[in-house]
Amino acid sequence: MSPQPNERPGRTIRSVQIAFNIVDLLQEEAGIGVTRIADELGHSKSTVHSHLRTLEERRIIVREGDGYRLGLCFLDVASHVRDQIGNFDIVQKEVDSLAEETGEIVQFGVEEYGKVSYLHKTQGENAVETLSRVGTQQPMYSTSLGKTILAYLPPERIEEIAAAMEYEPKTENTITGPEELFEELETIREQGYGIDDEENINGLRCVSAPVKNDETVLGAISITGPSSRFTKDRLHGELADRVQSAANVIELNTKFS
Amino acid sequence: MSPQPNERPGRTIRSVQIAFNIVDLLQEEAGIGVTRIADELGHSKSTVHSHLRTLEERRIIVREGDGYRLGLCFLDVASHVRDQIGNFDIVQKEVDSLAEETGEIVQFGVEEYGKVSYLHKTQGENAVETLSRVGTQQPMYSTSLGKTILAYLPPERIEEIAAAMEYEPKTENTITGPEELFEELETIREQGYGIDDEENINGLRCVSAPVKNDETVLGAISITGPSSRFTKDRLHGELADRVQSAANVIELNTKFS
DNA sequence: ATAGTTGTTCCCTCCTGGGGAACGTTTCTG
DNA sequence: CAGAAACGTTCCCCAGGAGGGAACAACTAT
Repeated sequence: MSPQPNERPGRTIRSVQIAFNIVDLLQEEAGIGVTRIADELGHSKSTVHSHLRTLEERRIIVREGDGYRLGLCFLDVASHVRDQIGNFDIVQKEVDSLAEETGEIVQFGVEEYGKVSYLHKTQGENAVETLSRVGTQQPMYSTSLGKTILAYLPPERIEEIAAAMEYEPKTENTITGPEELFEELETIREQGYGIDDEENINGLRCVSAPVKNDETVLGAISITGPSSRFTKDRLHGELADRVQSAANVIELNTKFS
Repeated sequence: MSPQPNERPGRTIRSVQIAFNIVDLLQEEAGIGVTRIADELGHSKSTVHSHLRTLEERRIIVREGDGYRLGLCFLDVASHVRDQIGNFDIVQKEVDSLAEETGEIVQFGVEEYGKVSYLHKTQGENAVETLSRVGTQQPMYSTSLGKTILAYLPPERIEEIAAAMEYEPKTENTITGPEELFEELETIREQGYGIDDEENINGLRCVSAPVKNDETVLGAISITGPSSRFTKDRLHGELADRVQSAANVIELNTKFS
């Protein structure tokens, strides 16, 4: 828990914190029971017990064997969340078809709390395996998705996010400071797409295009692949075109919803 | 809130309940604020306020415009949940390929709290549109997925679920009572697959096959389509074969995990 | 300008939720 | 097989935390 600068004070409710600590714990490690949870969180067994009862009654968790796991209701919540962001069906369709056409990894991401979250991901036929998966968060400065979204956010929001940013060099190409970042954002705005030249993971390059609704960015769509197949020419040419037109299709379809 | 017979007493924590009521509400209707939530749940604004603070600090909800929506962390939770159930990648791959082969709707479901929850769904090329979506719950007696899973659960669990069942006729073919249900389960066990002959939705038929791990059912996979294309012959022949072999593939791949 | 709306903050009070310990039950283990 | 260890469950107590009311501040709209 690093001290977040952007957290407002105000009162916070302890039992709710505990409840979500339990959920978090069960997310990481399913099948554990009262004692284990109590130890892990530093609470008494009785406390944990009544929390588990509450969560179980709500069907947020499920007893399985001896231990608990998170309930399937989260799948439902997740699909609602996706729909709240935008028209997820369209996004999914477009991402899938771009993945099929190109055979590579195609992702759609949005900004939240100064990070990029992947809403959808599809691995094409020849796609390299990567660890990122739906729901994961990545920094904005080291990914093409992140930089591209950032480039089109309102200036004050860019400032806000940039101010809270901690630059951690992931590779030797990673952007390491604000000046470099702002320059990059300018470039992205000029060319209409962003690239990641092995800035997040060695050997991988990406191109992304923003998906806007009127003047606000909803998110961005990207193609990722190995540098061997993703030459700079191809990145800036064919591939940039493809993500941009995919982004366009999504934009057109979300306009009327 | 109908009185659930299977809920054990034990102490339950009020503030946690409230917190999840808020989450539920935001799931149904995003973008509402303090006052609205307070009205809806019958709490004071100050109470709701501190809850929102807590949830926001945890990044479970996000302020957007004036109002809140659920955070993207739920996507992450959902993907963890899916992985906890079984090897989701395999399931997804198999469902997708079966959907592509047949062009119809293919789904994978598991049992939880006496209902079927859909873990994954893919619409093939010619698939009819249905409303069911991932995370949704359906009764077990009126769906082929439900009946098939039920058939292979341990006898005591079958009893338990059957005892709590309330038969609501969805169409004129819906199973309406335990005798009929148990007969059907026996048939399913004999033939190794289950069908739904317009029992849940008029005009739709399904076939499902169980996915087992040793002797325990993990879930079931099903194909759904319009009765016009899904003749009884095809259901019991070609289509039954296809779901069964898909189920087999999943079984073989999950054996070693 | 003003009335109505929203979100926020302050307090007070009661009751709720957390902790300790004791109790049943199951699982090791020697 | 008996004793011990570990687990989940229950009971009770009491402090402090959570919910509510009301006042305040910031907007919006008329």
